[in-house]
Amino acid sequence: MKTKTRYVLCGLLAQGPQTGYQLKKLIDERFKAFWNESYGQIYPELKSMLEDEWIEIIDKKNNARKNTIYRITELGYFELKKWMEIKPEKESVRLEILLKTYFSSLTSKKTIESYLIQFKKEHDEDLKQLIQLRKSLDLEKTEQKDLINVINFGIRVNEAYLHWCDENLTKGLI
Amino acid sequence: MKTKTRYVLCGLLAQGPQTGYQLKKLIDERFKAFWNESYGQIYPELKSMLEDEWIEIIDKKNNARKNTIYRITELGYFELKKWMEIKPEKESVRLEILLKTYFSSLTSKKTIESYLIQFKKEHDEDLKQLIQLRKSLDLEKTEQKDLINVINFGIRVNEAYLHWCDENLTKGLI
DNA sequence: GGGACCATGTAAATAGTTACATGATTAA
DNA sequence: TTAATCATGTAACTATTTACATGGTCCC
Repeated sequence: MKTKTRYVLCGLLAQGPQTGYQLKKLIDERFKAFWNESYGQIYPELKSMLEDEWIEIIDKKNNARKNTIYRITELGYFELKKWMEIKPEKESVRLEILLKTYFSSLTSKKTIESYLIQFKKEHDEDLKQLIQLRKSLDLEKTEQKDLINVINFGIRVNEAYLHWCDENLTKGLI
Repeated sequence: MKTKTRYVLCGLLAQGPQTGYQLKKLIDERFKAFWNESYGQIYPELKSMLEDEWIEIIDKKNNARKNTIYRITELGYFELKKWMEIKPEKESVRLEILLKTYFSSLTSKKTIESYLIQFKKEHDEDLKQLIQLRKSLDLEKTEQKDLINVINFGIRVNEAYLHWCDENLTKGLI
């Protein structure tokens, strides 16, 4: 088995050709609540996938931009499906804000409060974007069922974050 | 700034001396919903913290076990407090199950269902443990306020996971 | 005697972040 | 013209996992 990054990219390319930049955007928009990738992973991984012939380049000459559009190959598709049969590994999660909340006695109330407000702001934004994204989809189309599904996950998780923040900020005020 | 792992260990040691093994257990019990560390990080990090004199060893001779109990030093405490003033970095989250849910059309319904059932089982267990832990605490004691706080976070997040699973498993049945 | 858990550690491989570097296009 | 966004990539560093290795203790 290769890196998770490879399968994410592969899976997205299985839905249609994309540039590295577009792949990053898709991951941020759709998967933000449960996955993240940086360019420092994406570009080298695409290069390596190309070498292994999991993907190939479609050169769009009509486009003046320096963009490399990738398409999944038969092999890539085969490997992706193989990966789908392996049961998911234990998730990894790291929320530093929670650590600092736990150790809050080592600083001032005001400091922790400012962290919480920031955290809340970010996830408020994430939640809004997910709701917006869901709204833009045609709920009837079965092809979008899986996307709606993971959006719903993101909505639930962000809501949980926000409720926890509210509980905390209200209760914690001096 | 050093690794996050270092500050987690440091923060826990600020609450009292512990062995590496105990630290791992504390992280698993209390922080499971938002943090994880492996022995492969913990032991080398403790060694490095010792070299930097952020912690020191208390040799418990009365205990026949081969255990090394660490205590935080003044320097460690100072560095920990310094870290508390730095605003938390963006969280990182990776839930492979969500990826596979999104790419579910590449496998059978039964396969995805089995992954979801497994995921649900694990988080059902996590939720139960957190509720149990909260029950065992004295809600009146203000020292435990921060612990209750992060437990509440874990409960909310796990509940969100479970609700999403239920929604999915009910809806998704053939 | 055996299973569960306590307890520690390393080496090798892999994964992932961050900073740096570059430059085009689009729209106000 | 300038800011935002599109677009790609590398090098150095740092972090992390996994497998391996070992042995003690507690309790039934």
